[in-house]
Amino acid sequence: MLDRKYILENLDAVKTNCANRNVSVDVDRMAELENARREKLKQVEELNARANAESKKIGKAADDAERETLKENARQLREQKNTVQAEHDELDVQVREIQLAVPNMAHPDAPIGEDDKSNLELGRGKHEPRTFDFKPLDHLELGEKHDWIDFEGGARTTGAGFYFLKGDLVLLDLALQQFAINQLVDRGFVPTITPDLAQDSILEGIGFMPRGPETQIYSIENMNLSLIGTAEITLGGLYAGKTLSDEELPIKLCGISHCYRTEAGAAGRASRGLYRVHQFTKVEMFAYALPEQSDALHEELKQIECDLFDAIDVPYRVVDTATGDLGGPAYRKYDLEAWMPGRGDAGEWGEVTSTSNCTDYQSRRLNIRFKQKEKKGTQFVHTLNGTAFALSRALISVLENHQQADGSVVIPEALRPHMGRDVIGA
RNA sequence: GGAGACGUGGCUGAGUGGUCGAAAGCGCCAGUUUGCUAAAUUGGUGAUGGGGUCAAACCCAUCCGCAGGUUCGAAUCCUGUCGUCUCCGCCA
Repeated sequence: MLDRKYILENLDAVKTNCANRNVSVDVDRMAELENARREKLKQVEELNARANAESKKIGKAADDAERETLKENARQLREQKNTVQAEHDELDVQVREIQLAVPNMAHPDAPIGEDDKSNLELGRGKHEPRTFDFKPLDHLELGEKHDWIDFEGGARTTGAGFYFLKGDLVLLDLALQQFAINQLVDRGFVPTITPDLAQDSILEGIGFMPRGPETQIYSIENMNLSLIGTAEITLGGLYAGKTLSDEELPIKLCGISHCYRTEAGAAGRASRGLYRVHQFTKVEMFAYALPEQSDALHEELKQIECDLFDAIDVPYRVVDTATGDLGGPAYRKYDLEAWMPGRGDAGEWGEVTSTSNCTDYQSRRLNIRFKQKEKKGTQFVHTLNGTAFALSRALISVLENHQQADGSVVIPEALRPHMGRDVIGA
């Protein structure tokens, strides 16, 4: 969320930003309510100060009569305070409701546009899409051919959109995880295995809506816990409420977790096989940074994503996400879209990673601050996240790009040490 | 799951209804002393919001896990909740 004071002081910029992001929020109404709330707060503090002053005198009262008078005064002042306090609290709730809906400001260089059609291609990977001298299969056909992916079994045990991975594809899945983690550890990330459940307040702080008709999140009945949609949630919640020291920043973490998504409203969207599923595994990067570090760190996360997909010989393009497609928390977002030869009629780009600089939008909600050694006071840290490998989609990209005419799949060299074989499905 | 103990500032740890935002120690910062280092010594040292100031000083409110309650007044009493530890049970 944005700072209330910032919103009031930059009303026009905030309104323009909301328009660019395709978010309709009544910012004027919020400003009005917030000003009213501040007035009430002043009154509350004033009344409380007077009541405190009366209360303090009671201990030193000369006699019982004076004591009783003072008590009565204090009691009345507290009652008045409580009345105004209630009015204040009501306003506060209303302000917060609107405030939560206001998206983060966007990076000045982020392409402005309504939706993903305005996304800007920034570049391509090391590898160009391959020309096949046979009709390439999609990953689902490959999976069925070798009994690697079982959606029927997933539906039987769990429901539509769930699946079993089996056989050599599991080895490939684990190899991708191992490879990514090794790369990230080499680059100073602390490997982490996170809980797959998180408290609703943490989900909200990161920018998800855990409950409600439109939610993407599975929640646990009778508890304030939900299944996480990404390790960004748990890695970002890790330091909720903490004040870090500037010397320990940036903190770079990479987390492995399962990710659960209801995909409510996604019915009908082109999504065959593993592309859009209710559960997948992900290796996620997450960083806490000083404000002056976050832009460079964001570039670094993007570069790591490029390096990872270059290393597994998958063609991709890098996209600078348009304002209307940024979502609430991101200040800027880059996506990698891998070439998926089995997608559509003749192959299509499909999103495989996403990295966002959320500046202080999440940390303000989660109250994660840092303190500079020589200075008084604290500031909110910047948070960033990025996908290393979302295994479901990474598997699609490897299977479809490295398939052979006989249906076997050549394992990219970088993964071979982690798998002990060069080819699967031969 | 059962029984008990405990949650206080960066850390250790006092504090059971009234100048307590909180003793003391450690740490940290500044000064003094000092060939250097170490030691000693003096002072300072929480956060958030608001007011105030050129900037400070200063003033007000809130914060002793969290949320409520009692009271003129709560770190202190009560209820709930979360967490930690110990013992038992169960288990991978």
